[in-house]
Amino acid sequence: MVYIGEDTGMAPGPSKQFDPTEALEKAMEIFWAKGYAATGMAEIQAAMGIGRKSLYDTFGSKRALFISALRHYSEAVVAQLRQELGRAGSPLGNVRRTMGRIARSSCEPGSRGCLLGVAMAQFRKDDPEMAGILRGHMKQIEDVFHEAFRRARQAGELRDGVNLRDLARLFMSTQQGMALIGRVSGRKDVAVSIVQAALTTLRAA
Amino acid sequence: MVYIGEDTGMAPGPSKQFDPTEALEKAMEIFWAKGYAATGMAEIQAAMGIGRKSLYDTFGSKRALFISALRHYSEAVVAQLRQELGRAGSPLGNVRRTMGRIARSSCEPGSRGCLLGVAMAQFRKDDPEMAGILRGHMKQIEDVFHEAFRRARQAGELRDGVNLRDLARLFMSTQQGMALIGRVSGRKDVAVSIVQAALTTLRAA
DNA sequence: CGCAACATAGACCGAATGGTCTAGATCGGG
DNA sequence: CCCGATCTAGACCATTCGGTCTATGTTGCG
Repeated sequence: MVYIGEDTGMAPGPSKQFDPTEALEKAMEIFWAKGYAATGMAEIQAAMGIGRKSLYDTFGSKRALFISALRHYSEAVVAQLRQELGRAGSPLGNVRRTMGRIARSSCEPGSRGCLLGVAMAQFRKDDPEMAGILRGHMKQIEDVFHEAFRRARQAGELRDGVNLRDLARLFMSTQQGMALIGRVSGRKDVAVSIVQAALTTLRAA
Repeated sequence: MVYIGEDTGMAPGPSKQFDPTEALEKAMEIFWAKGYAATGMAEIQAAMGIGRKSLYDTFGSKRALFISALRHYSEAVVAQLRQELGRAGSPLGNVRRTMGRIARSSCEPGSRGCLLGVAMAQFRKDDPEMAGILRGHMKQIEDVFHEAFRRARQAGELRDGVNLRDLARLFMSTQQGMALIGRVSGRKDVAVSIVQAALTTLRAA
């Protein structure tokens, strides 16, 4: 067993003998592929390679672990999106490139879609805590798109009449739809079609 | 073993003492709300109000029951979509009205989204049978939209340059995305935004 | 009637669930 | 060097899972 002493900056107590972040990512990947209810803690424990007690001491419960995985996932996705959409050059060019990347990855053979979408399909408003968490994550994605469109307008790439909030929400929804479809379909032409059509909302500068 | 929905071609025979279609719809509603793995057969049995043996004799297994529910759902959705989009008058008007209806229903308090989307989030390509079934259902929805856009072009409501297949796929994806988001968000403005932006792809201009 | 097919309630099964707990090895710091 | 904390391995718990089966009641028809 390899002990990775990751310095989290805080570490008031003795450092753990395994890396909680690595363990969380293992859990995230399984939830991502199979969903919440279909995933067993035994399977997660095996993938983490740690003891049962350590698992529960560190993450609390299955539900708490899932919520942690969700946040970890969301942070990574939002960070990547922000980075891609924030590059120098044409803001709309960034949007086009990012949507192309999402379309491409959505229909890869082992594609698992988007964990947020997977989660939305297993919880509902009648679970207010989970619904709130998911709404928050979706809003972040929407906001990153919105920021990109704001820059696009400033750069003169979008007409004044275009509603930037509407656009951001369409692209957020489209990303979710594509990711979902990609879980069961590897057809690249479908994903390309969707992006192609969505991008026509950006023409007529 | 004869599952409901199979036409054996034989005489009706002794009628069952419960309505298999009603029972199937009960199961469908629970799967729809909670997903596949999170739903227990005991719960389904209770909702159906029939005996355990009748349940298994009629539907075979949990998985077979889910597939039957999926087909039943898809047939209903496709039929409604075809009816709405096939009305007399402006084809694009029909599309706009239908998308508005979907947006409205997607953010109702008890909204469960779309069962096909819920299913896509719990199965993947590594389950080829289920993936194939879901791809087939999605294709039907896409085709109904495509047919509507074909009529719209014939009516001169769409330019010749517009790719009708791309449009159909975007609308199919948008419907999935909205339904998914509506499970956890009741915000009408978000749904309206998404539809509003998607509809701008139809500007004749 | 009497038979066959259908229905029901519910006992029962092995396996798996999420979660707890003990035992013992291993570690770092005072 | 020993204490306390943390680790792993795995026994253990009550519950639930999907699915089968028995026993019994009901129904329609020849």
